[in-house]
Amino acid sequence: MTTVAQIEQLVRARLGERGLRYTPGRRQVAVALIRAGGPRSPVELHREIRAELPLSSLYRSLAILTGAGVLSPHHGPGGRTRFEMAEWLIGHHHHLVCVDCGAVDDISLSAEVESLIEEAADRIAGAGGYDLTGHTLEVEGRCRTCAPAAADGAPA
Amino acid sequence: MTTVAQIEQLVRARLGERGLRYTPGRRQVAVALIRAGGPRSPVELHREIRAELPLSSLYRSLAILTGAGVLSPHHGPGGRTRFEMAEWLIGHHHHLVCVDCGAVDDISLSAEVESLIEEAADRIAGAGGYDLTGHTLEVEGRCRTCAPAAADGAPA
DNA sequence: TCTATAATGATAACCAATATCATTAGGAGG
DNA sequence: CCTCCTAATGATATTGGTTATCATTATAGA
Repeated sequence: MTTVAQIEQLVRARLGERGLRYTPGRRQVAVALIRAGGPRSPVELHREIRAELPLSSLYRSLAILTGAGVLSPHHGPGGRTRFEMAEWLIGHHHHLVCVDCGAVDDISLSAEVESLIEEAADRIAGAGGYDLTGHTLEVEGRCRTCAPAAADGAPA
Repeated sequence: MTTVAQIEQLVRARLGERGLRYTPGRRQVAVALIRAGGPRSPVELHREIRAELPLSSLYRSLAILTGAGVLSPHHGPGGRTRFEMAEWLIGHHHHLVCVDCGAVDDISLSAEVESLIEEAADRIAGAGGYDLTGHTLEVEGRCRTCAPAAADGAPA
């Protein structure tokens, strides 16, 4: 199992390659996201990080880390973007998403299903003329908090 | 194969159930989306629809139709939301997404892969305490337009 | 230590999306 | 056909997440 410190080392190296520094502010963001079990929004991170990290700096850190390939963005309801560590740092995974509030948890698939999906993604990207970068299965539903507040759906 | 008129009939019925009307403005939106091969943003739709449909009305039509379960939202880069006909109207499918510009095409999987994913989604939602509403495989890559403009990625 | 460059933080600007509100249109009943 | 009630429209103002600006501070390298 990979430790937080090991991942941080990779992040620091990656930033170094690009003439970027692994500063305390960026470190707070990275550590919080390494510890998180799924994508987090800027506001969620701001709450989570006790320190007085200004929102403007937080947003910039997220942009810098994303540009360096350290973070991956995840776009959810309400125009909110959530960020998580890129897969080369924390491993391949998928998402369980609440269609109402946008909460996201990381999930994994069996090797069998995973390899079938991988093949399919390869074929599909090629056919569409896309340069494949990855794939995610988004399992969509309503979380325990949002489920009671909803009523209508689609008929069979 | 389902025709545009048949889908429109279902939309009209659905709206009627809720005391909502299938007006010319809403019809323009619906028809444009039925004809589209994937999710479309409000601005894209506005361009596509020749008529002088004001953006405020367009946005409201999208909200109404989404609330009625006729449309499904898809959240992409840049805080842009794209809409498409709900699956009960145009069938289950997946998405090929450009991670840069957010363009989306509809794609399909083999019945074999599809059923395996369905099982997995069921199991995962249950384990997470989620009320399952669906699932989408997002095949991510860079489209022909965006691919040339990019350089870096993640090392193996 | 000195210097060049990156990073920070406060603030202003941006833009997709939503809310407001007065006006217009449409369906049901008389 | 007329009236009434409610839905829909369209112009406009507002919200809220995000990005840009810019002067100041901190850091790595010479």
